[in-house]
Formats: sequence, structure tokens, C-alpha cells
Amino acid sequence: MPDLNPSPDWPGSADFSGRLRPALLNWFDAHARELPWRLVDGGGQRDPYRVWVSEILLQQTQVARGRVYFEHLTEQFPDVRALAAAPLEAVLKAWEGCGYYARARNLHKAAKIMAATGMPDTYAGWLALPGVGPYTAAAISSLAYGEARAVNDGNVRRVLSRLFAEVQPDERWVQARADALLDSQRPGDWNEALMDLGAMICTPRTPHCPACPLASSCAALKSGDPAAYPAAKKRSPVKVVQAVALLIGDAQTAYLEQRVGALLGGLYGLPTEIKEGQAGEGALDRLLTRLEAHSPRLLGSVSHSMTHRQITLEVYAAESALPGEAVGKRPLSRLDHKALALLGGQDRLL
DNA sequence: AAAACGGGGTC
DNA sequence: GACCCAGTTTT
Repeated sequence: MPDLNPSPDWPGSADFSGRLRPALLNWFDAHARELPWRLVDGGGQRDPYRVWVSEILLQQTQVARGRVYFEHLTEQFPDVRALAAAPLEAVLKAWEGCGYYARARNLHKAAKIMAATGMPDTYAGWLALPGVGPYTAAAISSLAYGEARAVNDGNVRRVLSRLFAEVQPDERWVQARADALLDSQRPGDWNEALMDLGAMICTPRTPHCPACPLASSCAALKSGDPAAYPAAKKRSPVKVVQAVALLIGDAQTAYLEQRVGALLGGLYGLPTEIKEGQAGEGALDRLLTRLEAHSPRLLGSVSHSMTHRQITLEVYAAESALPGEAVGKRPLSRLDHKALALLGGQDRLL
């Protein structure tokens, strides 16, 4: 049979979408993950505040981990008013160990804006808040307000890349496909269905294709190697950093500085200087001068890996008139917890 | 368009 | 060790 006309069921056609949507939504209705931010009130509505907090937490953070912080944050700050009224430091303390601390700083900043001007109820309104980008605005507006906005996250990217066998999908391609596929009757459910599918079935390494409700439509599965989609993204090289830190006091009571800038900004830590050049001899001297300290003795060395840094920190004890403070009350990075642990103090976050 | 931004899970 | 995670902001 000559097939001169394009199939009425080509990927992207109305027929294709019409088959896909019920298949995925039916699967979702039966298998959706039960997550604390998915709870609804008597009217079947979600609390936008809890949806927002969860979405910020889940940026580049796995659900299992985000869940722990979500419980902690929403218990301590049950609504926008409570979050806005809290000191930033209290929010950072609740965020301690979760990483990407700009999220906590922006969460607090946005809470203050909302406490003053009210909470948005549209995609555009949410997008205007700090820390809320296209993904998060689409998620909140669809999940909490029923607005027809398609999310584009790592799950959606992977699922669509496989569904259409697009090895290197760019962001515009993913968003266009997600927009075209979105179920406008149940946009929030559709978005979560796609993400649940990506998290539970269409996983990065070894997708569970036999259990996938979209298997019969999946071009990557037809190709024989669905795990090959999408191609891995390029990674920037890890920077190797050597630094020196000074401990004035002990593991429980020490002199701390608040970090400024993008990296760990807002967190507290031991005074630190980066070693420059080959010898790196000046770092300790700069530290001693700056803190009016003397009699340094090496306590030891700790190393710490972050996504884009490999840090080795030499920790010295020294004497100074500067006051110590209770370390446990301040938000600290993992690196500083490791440095303090050199003294053998009980450090429960480790 | 690319880099910066944490920390942990997973294979 | 490589890759990934319900991304956003800055360069």
C-alpha cells in the first residue's frame, strides 16, 4: 500500500495527543505519588503557599530530600506572614544543608513582598517574584490555580526527548512540545503526571518501559535504546581551591563571620582566606592580621567537594580577643561543619 | 549562550 | 567518577 499522505497519527497530531492524554492521566490517577504539598483542603484546593515553598525547595533537589526540608519549613513557618516576619537567618538555619542558598534568600525576600502586596494568582504575577522562574511560575499557576501552563523541568525534558526521540532537545523545543501536549482541562494533574512518570518510570539510567503507559507511543523505545535519550549536558570543570581558616575558640563557641556574595551568602563560618599563587603563604598572615590573632597552630586539614569546586581547607587554632558565639545557633555550610569537627566537638549535622 | 550556584543520590 | 536532581540568576 503506497502511503502518500502523512499519517493522521504523526507525533504532534491531534490524534496522537488525544491518545496520550488519557493514557497518562489514567496512569497518574492510579499511581500518583503521595506528597505533603499535594494535600488539598475541603474544597479540593491546594494551599498556594505550600505549593510555592515546595517548588522552591525542589529546584535541583530530589523529592526525597526536599520533603524533609518541606516538613521542617512549613512547621516552623506555616504561612507567608510567618515567613515574612522571621529573620533571614532563621530561614537560612532551616535551609541549612539543603544547598543553593540563594533559594532561601529569595524565598524570604518574596515572602516580604507578598506580605506587603498580597499573593499573586497568575503565572505572570508569580514570575515577577524573586526566585520564581518559568518552571516555578508554571508549576504554581497550574497546580494551585488551574492555569493552563506547561512545566519544563528535568523530568519533562527526559520524557519528551524519549517520546519523540530527540537526542539533543533545546529548551525551546521542550517548551513547545510541552505546551502542545498539555491537557488544558487538567493542567496541574498533567504536569504532575509527566513529572511522576519521569521520576518513577522514565528514569535516567534504566527506564522501566514495560510499566510505561506511553510505551506504545514512544519513539525512543522503538529505536531500541531509550536510555540514550537525551544526551548528557556539558559540565563545567571543577575548580580546585586551597584556603586557610582560623578557629578562635572551640567547636561550640567560636568567632564566626557571615559570608557575603553568591557562594554560601548569608551563612556563617570560620574566618577564611583563599591561598593565591603557588606557595600560598600569605593567606595565614592575612588572616592573623585581620583578626589581630597570634600563636597559630595547625589543627588539621579538611576537604570538601561542591558541584563546581574542590576545596581543601587548612584549619588553624589561634588566640585573639575577638568574641566567640554559640556555633549551633548559626546556619553553617558543610565545609564549616567539617572544619569544626576537627576539634572533636559533637557536630550533629555530620 | 554560558557560568555560577550545594549537596546528596545513584549506578 | 559521571551524571542527575520539580531551576534561577548573573555574566
